Amino acid sequence: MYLSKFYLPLMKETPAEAQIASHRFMLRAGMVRQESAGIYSWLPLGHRVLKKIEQIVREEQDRAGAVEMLMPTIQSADLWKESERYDAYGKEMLRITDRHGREMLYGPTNEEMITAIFRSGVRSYKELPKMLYHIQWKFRDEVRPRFGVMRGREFLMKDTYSFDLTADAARQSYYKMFIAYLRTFARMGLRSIPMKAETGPIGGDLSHEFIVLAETGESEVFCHRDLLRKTMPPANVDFDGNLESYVNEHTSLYAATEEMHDKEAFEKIPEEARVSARGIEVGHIFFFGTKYSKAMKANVLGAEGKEVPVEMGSYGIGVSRLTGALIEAYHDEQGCKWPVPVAPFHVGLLNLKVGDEKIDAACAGIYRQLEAAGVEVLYDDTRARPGEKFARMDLIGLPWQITIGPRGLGNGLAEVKNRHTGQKQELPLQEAVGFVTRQVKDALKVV
RNA sequence: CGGGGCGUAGCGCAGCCUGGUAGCGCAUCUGUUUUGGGAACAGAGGGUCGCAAGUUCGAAUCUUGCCGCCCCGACCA
Repeated sequence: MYLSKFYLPLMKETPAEAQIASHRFMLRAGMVRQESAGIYSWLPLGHRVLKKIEQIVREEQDRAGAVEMLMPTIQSADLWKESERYDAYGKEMLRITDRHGREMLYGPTNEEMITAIFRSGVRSYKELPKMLYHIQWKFRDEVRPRFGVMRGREFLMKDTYSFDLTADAARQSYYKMFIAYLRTFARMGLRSIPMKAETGPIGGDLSHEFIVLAETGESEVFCHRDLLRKTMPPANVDFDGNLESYVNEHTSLYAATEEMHDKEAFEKIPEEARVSARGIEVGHIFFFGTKYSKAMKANVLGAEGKEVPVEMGSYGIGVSRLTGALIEAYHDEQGCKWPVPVAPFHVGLLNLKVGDEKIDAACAGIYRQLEAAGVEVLYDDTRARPGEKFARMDLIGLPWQITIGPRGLGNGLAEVKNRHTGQKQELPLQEAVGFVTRQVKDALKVV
């Protein structure tokens, strides 16, 4: 992509309302634009990140055996009356009346709808288990939206719903998602820690929040240091095999959010291993049994010929929130520092003297080669001054920068900068292309 | 939903107390000189001062109502 053709409205100054790094940089780097409280337009740069995150989430859901579908944003109130949540939900639900006076709502979640979909299509236990997911915009009319996309009113969520015959079988579905989540966040460069969460009316141990540590996190969290060093389940996990060991690996040490914190248990950890920090919740998985299937009569015929309500679980990932969480985890004073798998572009190519025949030609050549190799390049072909080009590349935070200017090109050299480490090196043009291509490909490898 | 604050050019702000021609920095446009870390000089454009009503000869400024946004708290993915 040529920067001259892209739409990238940058801000030199920080808008007054942006309090935390991710909010500040998303506005300054032209990723989003606020339309009203907690509602954002996703400008091209932000949109690219959102799509990258979404795609990683999708791939790991598919790997775990979940099946993608799409439910509408607008729902009929009737469904919610069936589950008796219509009155219970309160003002967070945005209620709408259509031209015929029918009560509608902008979905804050989809348990009711998926339950209705499931019950209309499944009659027998032989069709179980099933896992369905969708990635869709939701709306919760938060009293106080804040922190940019980290806590908006409109937000993009991935929601998976599992259907099993027994609570035991549901445990396997839960484990599948548990592992998919560890992998999903790890692929984005995030170290997520599953923490025990409140289980609601069902009880049991099947409820975890996936937390990413960050100074600006919303909640206080406590965990054992070693959880930060656990290895991830590999891509070839047999999701239909025994998953317990993977789950145990990540749940045997102490980890809890403020609400579930057990001071005594925490203090049994050796002092130097205690981590007390702030965290961002990026995922939440839980088993809720027959809560909706009973209320909405989502039954299947069991082996004995008797109707039983299905056992359900739901598993969410805050896709739009992750964009913010990633910046909270990866930034410095100058701007964002995207991990390659979620970067809006892999490489920024800086032409320091547009109009100079040799430099233009060198840049065009590098651009073509990188693109041909499947590396995504944002080519700064504008006539801006070098200082400005450096500053804005740092702000938008592409992981690699290749700079071509009169100084280096005279000796046939390009400057390659790693945005994460700040390290710069001068390489002959061809080597620079090869080096960066290898680095990018390496970082994109799924293990 | 309780408490506090703010709406003046695209962004950041001053002016309001004490009513009288709407300002500054950045950004934008033109020209010249610059050219490896957000350039310099000269010039130019851009504002129903959130909306409405009121007080007044006269309102960005005073009064009332409304709307929007932000911060702290409670709540939440």
